[in-house]
Amino acid sequence: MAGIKDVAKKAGVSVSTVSNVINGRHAKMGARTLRRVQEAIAELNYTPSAVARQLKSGHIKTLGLVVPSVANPFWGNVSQLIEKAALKRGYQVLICNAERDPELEANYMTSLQGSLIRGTILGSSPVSFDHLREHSEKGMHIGAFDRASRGAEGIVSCSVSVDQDLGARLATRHLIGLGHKKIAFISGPIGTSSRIARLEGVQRELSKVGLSIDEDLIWLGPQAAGFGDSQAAELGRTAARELLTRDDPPTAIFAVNDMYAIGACSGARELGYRVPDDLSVVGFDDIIMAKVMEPPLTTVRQPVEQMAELMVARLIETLEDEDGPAEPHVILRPELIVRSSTAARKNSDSINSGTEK
Amino acid sequence: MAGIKDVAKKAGVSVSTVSNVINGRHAKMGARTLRRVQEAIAELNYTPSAVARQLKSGHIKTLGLVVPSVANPFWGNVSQLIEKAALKRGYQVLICNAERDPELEANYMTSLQGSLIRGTILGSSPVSFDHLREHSEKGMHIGAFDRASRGAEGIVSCSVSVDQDLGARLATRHLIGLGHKKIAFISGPIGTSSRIARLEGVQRELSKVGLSIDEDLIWLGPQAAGFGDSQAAELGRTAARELLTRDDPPTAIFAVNDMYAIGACSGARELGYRVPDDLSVVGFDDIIMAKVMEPPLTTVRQPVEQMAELMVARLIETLEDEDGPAEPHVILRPELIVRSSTAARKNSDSINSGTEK
DNA sequence: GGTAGTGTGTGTAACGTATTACTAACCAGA
DNA sequence: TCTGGTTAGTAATACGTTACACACACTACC
Repeated sequence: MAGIKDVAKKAGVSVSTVSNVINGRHAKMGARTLRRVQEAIAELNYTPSAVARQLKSGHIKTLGLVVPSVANPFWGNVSQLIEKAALKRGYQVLICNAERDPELEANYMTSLQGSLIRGTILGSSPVSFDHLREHSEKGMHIGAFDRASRGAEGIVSCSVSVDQDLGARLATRHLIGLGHKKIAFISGPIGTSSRIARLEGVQRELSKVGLSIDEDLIWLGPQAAGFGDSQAAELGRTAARELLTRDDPPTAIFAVNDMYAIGACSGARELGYRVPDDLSVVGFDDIIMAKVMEPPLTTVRQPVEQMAELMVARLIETLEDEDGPAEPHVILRPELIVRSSTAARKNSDSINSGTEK
Repeated sequence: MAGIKDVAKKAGVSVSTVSNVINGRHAKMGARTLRRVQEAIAELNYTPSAVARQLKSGHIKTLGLVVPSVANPFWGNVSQLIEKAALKRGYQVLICNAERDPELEANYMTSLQGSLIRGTILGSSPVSFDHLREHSEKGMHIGAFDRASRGAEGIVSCSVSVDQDLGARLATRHLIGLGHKKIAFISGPIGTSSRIARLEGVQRELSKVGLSIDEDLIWLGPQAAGFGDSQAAELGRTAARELLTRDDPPTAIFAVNDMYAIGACSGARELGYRVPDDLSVVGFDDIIMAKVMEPPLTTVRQPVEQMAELMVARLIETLEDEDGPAEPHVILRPELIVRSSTAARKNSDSINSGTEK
């Protein structure tokens, strides 16, 4: 690979001159010199080394992005939106799949920090941020996506999230309004702040009308860790099968996200249940698939485009501005999108005796 | 940030000694010295600068990965599998969303090359690789994923792909066997090698039984570029609506990938068509969603785990071994997965007069 | 003729690490 | 005492770039 010195030698000038050309500082440069340098660059097929530049300048216009898994369409979509928003501001994005594993997360963070990256968006949101305190103290600015900052003060610089609690309450209220009383909540291991908030929202809304959620109806999957988001649909299917083969099955399921909801629909159908006639299902996120599946899914929409924009803007502000963003923590309103996977509860007797096997 | 020099000073040794400790060369080192260095590292919270290392060593254990879009579940899944395979071999992966745009692709490649990356897996597969010739000549090794090497000799170092033609033929044969004669092919802009191969496969198989595909039944979407993979489902839906409202609609649709197929099912349902009773739909890829949707999708499975493994292994071999992999180009067999989105053709009269509006 | 100003470039010290060649100390054997 | 070999650690250099101070040749002006 040709370096700046080779170019300088070929053009018969000093390296500084070449550097000036590369960086567009040729205002007061002889036309002949400029041309000779440009020719040498073209001839040698020279590309400046980004690495050397970084080493010299001490920082780099790149943001880290840690997500549970791009194999999950929600996070795949978010990743793309974040990348687009960052690119627009001259930043690149480094995507890391952390599989909701705190150790992997910390490893990635170390590696990002070694690359001189000073800002990272954290899409996965474990309850505790303790494993990231060290990095935060070393100067890594962390932006939390999809989780409020509560519980991570001093570690998280900014955050953008939907009001998880409100979202869950909207969904629950909708189901209650349709006459459902036995509402199940399904999720994978509940180790993230957003999931906890969603569950609490359900409980809060139910208790407002004098109902409460039976412990049995909170399905959290195999407690064993290591379940990435690729299995979400599969877990949702299992959840539905387990819940619906019980003696007194729920008439509605609120899933922690759309992938679980899709899986739940599938599991229910396998048992002969029709959605929404025999079982109502509500998801969360409103991924593209939700609109297109059969039946179209009732779900809680997160305004992801807007969230991605805000997140990137906030994080870049904390990096570039002396005193950071004026309002570092923003919480947006989710929106309930009613489609066809929910319906009024049928007479429960007919379900119990009719459809069940 | 503490540097190696700070550590050396604190421990009272030279920088080289610290370097030796970091890189595990402390076999013949005094126990006391070793301990002092380790303590200093811990106390200063020192992390070696990856950038400086790269600059010094001249290369880096990172692979580039250029995909059309991680928002497409197929590519999201592939990205994750490739990352896992690379990590296992001590390599990291840099994911880039190129949106099937040759210019963006070339830009990313330049940026990767500036980062000293010497190997990139190309998931998007435009027909022509000319825009990458320059990078290949500068020493970037390119591995083509999901497309054969034909037409890219001298630019692509290795490739892993499914036999696209065979996959399309399996799907077509299946539909023919069910009595379908009017089979539509739907896809976005047909600017990639894999898509062309799939279309050709359909045509070849049809002509084997004396049928041929009507030009009108090849639906390629709006020719305008810029359609990323996030719109795939939406395009599939539009395709179905357009095809099925014609005078003499097809009885089966073969979609270029599962997202289009899912969209097509949705579009068909909106018009009152039942899948598979009134319309058979076949996809390609076998993404997770295919099994779980309603009806479960008949599709052509790509063995993505195996492909990711092979791709990473091949590319690393070309980087590390003098003479590269023994067999750089591998083509795997796809498999037809028959589920419930395909069925025998009904009497065509009943369709024409009965269901259509 | 001296000073200042302007237009063009050059020389060199960093950035944080890895590597090479080197030194100093010690020991064993003749 | 000398040679040779091992061990433990050091000093110096290079990696490719950028930023800053400086050099040189003109012109202009008092």
